[in-house]
Amino acid sequence: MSNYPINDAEELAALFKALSNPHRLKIFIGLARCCRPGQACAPSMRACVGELGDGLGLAPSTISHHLKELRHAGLIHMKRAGQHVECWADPEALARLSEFFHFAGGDASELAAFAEAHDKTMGEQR
Amino acid sequence: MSNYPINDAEELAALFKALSNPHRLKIFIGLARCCRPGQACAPSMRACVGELGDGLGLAPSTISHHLKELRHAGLIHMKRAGQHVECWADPEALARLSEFFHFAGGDASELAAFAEAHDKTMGEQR
DNA sequence: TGGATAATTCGACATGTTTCGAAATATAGA
DNA sequence: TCTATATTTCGAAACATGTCGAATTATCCA
Repeated sequence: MSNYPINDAEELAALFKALSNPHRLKIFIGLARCCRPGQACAPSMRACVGELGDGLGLAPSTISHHLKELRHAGLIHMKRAGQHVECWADPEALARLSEFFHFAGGDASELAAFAEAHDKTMGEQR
Repeated sequence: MSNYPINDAEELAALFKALSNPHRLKIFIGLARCCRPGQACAPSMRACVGELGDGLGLAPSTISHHLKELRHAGLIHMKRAGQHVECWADPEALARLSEFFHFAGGDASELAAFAEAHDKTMGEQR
């Protein structure tokens, strides 16, 4: 985290904005599930627009709108396959996001313990 | 990514929403910079509201509003210290976000190469 | 070619967000 | 207590977002 280039903030915020809607996030998680080394987002694993809408209770036009947002953010890709349109997560975008938070991983629990101990003695604002 | 509990989507989306505004993201990055094992968010490292506004060109009331959003999302903590209010990033929230994207890290480049090769031959939608 | 299915675009509406300035509150220090 | 400084709350204005249904476009298959 300490060396992350701060001028990327605008671009990064756009990624977060795309994931800030619960419906869009669910769509993205659904796509990202099959997008990993080994399964490798093979065409057979990709979801089409209609499938992504199932269980979300949204109109097709709304799903389409959300997919467009995810695509413009560079989080997913789409390609026509006959009557359907295949969707899959962009592994590079996933990697970028992973990298951003990487610095906070690992020993963060140590830090959390410190902060908690501090708050107990000092009293935290509500 | 494959085993991430999808019912957390609402909660997770709220975290992303808090980071989806460039100004808020910059504030958060500024705070997260000092929030890591070793430096450990010591009180002397924490920023106050006024400092966070410097360089952002926003009215104090706007900074205050953004900090409230970050606090409600659980991304930062605030505590009054005399005339000032100290702010620091929540290391647990950082860890949660890190964990979410962890599954995409590592061999994602392999996957990216696969996707690119596929798009070149099949033609991707614009 | 014509009908069926899948997806997108468009227009509209309700709701939410970002921002400010003014007023209110909190704290330190003379 | 009074004043200066820091921060928050409030109200308002401009703008963006999420959603739908209707109309349009794309593709397959008979």
